[in-house]
Amino acid sequence: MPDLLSGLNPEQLRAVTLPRESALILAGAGSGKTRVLTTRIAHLIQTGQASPAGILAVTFTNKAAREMLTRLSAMLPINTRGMWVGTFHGLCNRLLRAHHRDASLPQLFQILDSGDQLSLVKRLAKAQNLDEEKFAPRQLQAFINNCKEAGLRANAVEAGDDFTRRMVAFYADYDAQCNREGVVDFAELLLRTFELLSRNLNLLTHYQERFRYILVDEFQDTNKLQYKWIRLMAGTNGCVFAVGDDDQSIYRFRGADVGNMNEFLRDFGVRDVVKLEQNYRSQGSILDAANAVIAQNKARLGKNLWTAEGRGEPLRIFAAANDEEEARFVVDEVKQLHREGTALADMALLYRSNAQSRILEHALFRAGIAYKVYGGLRFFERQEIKHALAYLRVAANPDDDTAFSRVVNFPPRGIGARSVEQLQEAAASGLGSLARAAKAGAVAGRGGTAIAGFLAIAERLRKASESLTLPELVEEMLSASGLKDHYAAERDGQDRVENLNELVNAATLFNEEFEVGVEPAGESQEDVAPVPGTHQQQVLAAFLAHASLEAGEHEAAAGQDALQLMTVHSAKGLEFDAVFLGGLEEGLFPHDNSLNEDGGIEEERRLMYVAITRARKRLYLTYAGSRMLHGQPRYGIVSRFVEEIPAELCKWIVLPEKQAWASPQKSAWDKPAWGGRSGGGDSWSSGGGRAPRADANQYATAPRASFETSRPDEHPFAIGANVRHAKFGEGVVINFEGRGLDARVQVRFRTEGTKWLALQYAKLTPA
DNA sequence: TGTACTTAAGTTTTT
DNA sequence: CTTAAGTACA
Repeated sequence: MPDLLSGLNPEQLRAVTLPRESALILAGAGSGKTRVLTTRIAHLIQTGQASPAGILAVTFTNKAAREMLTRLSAMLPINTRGMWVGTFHGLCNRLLRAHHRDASLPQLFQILDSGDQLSLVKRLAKAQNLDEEKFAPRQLQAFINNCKEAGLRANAVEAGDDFTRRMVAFYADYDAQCNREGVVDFAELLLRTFELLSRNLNLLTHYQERFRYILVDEFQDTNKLQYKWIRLMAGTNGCVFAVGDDDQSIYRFRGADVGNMNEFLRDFGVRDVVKLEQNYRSQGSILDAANAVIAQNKARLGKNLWTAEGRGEPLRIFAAANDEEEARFVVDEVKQLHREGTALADMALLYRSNAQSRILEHALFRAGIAYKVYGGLRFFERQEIKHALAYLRVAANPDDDTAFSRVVNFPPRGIGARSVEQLQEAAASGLGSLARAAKAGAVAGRGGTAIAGFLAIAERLRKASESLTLPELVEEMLSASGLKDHYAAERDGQDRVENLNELVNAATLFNEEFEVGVEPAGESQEDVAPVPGTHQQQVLAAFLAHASLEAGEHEAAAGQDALQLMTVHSAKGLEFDAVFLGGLEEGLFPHDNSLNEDGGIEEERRLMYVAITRARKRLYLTYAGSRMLHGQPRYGIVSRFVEEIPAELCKWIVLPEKQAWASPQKSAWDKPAWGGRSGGGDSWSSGGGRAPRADANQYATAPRASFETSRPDEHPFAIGANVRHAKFGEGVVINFEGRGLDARVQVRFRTEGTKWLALQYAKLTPA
């Protein structure tokens, strides 16, 4: 039997072999967190302290769950199939399916993803004639989710004013509607499970006795409800092994509460806090940079990463004139590294927001570099796929109004807004769902005939769902619904048709795995009461749940060596030899929207910390003087996070053709990069006539001090700088010309319009 | 009702 | 720049 414990450092060993009591593991980035977690599980099983069935392990992403299972089966000769390892949402789904009756849910309940939820909210708001100005659907959606994540039903929410009262009332209506339709949103999965267990003592005791060991990954990302959920599951006798890193808490926007770490220490009487501070991933300079940045945060539990490795290379910093140049630079460096032997898959391009990927993709495509984008438009979120899934959902559950209204007239079959309105009225006045209203003949005339046509399709699919295998059903749906024909006839519909075919493949794959029992959604043996619905219908329900919960972490084409593109958020937990972090501009990273929230900057800084610590050997930080946003150039200054990195860790990169004018006297930024703004043309960004660049390794480098004076952001009133004028108030610099005493800046004031001001006379102060 | 056109608005991050 | 929503017409 392999020795699980060999090779662990003393802290890791201590964590893995802790006695049966609750513990908190503060695991820094790259400190072997996943290894500790999986080894702990393996150790518990190997020493007979726990059986595989007695372990509950919770992660935040499906990827992390899979990773854990893979590593476990490599460590132990056990079948991991029956183990409860998954995301909060996945595990809750499993519990609710198994006990749907106790949870007052139909066995084939559907899961709404964020988009589905939003359209339901919109539909309801419209039906109630809510003023969209005052009650924006997104705001209502956020309100509902926040309430649920705090564990509050509508009747438990305290409303101090009329506005809130109205939202609470809407929340109640929303929940009622979900119940009528038999659908469940993400937050509901958790809340419903929590209520199920807290109301059903038998069930609770059953699971508490079963799961004697609970392990939680990324504990800093748990929200209030998830924490309550863990506490409930653990009971008084449970043993919770929580692993987390407060410095990597980056999901506050969706309710994550780092405070849970302190509550955990208190509530569980934790005596053992183990700090894992030795980093096995990054070389010295990278780690020093990360430490320096995160040290600026005040609210920390305190932890300092160190490495036994050498310093390695300095961080490379590149200031591009614009986003295109930034992309070109990145592509050239990637090429060079690739030539030198780094696999594409060992390199990553990270960015703050998904919108930044487009221009990178464009440059990569032109350069013929294989790349893979994670996140962004996910497979299961594409329009055509959502339509297809909606047909399947109608087949699984005719009362699913969201699905019904999505496809009742798609492809167009002559059912207009008026008819749908009539259906909604009929449904609201007692008939229940849209489908029931339709069957009852709520719409007469032409619309009624068309609706009958749709009902026929729905009924045909429902019948088919009883007997056909999943892929067969999908095929049948694609033709019966007319979706395939519709997109095939569309001008640019080829991609969509291909995606629909891809859906058949996905169904085939899912079906095979389900039959083998890999997919944990269909719980086995003791936990499942005999349920209605044929086997095929259960496969369908599992597939639909899968589509919602796993929005398509599409695996890269197998074996393909491809450059990795993703947001910093989705990079958490991953590591690469070389990392390019782009868009390091104020307003983008840290993002503007974070500035107003309290604690926002610290959260952004943690995000920066996560980004830096993804790199093993080489880290590039780039930013652009101007960037296209909403079709308009937007001028940026370097992110404060770059400034927080000690200069001696950095090497500034200057393109060869720029050396001539990158001197302290004459600024590279005096080039009319934004001159086109007032003139109307944009000759610069087209980049025509630019000489081919030398190889990446021939870049000249400038010591930071001398280069700094030539950066626009060193100018006190550089493009993009926020300024205050005694008379005109606050504004932003959008252009400037001249130098020294002659310098004039153009400022767009918040209230006074745009003005040219001579620096010598105008009383401008940085704001 | 459906299509074609114009206009407005939007993008932080995700289970 | 892209998408959603709004308007005019067949």
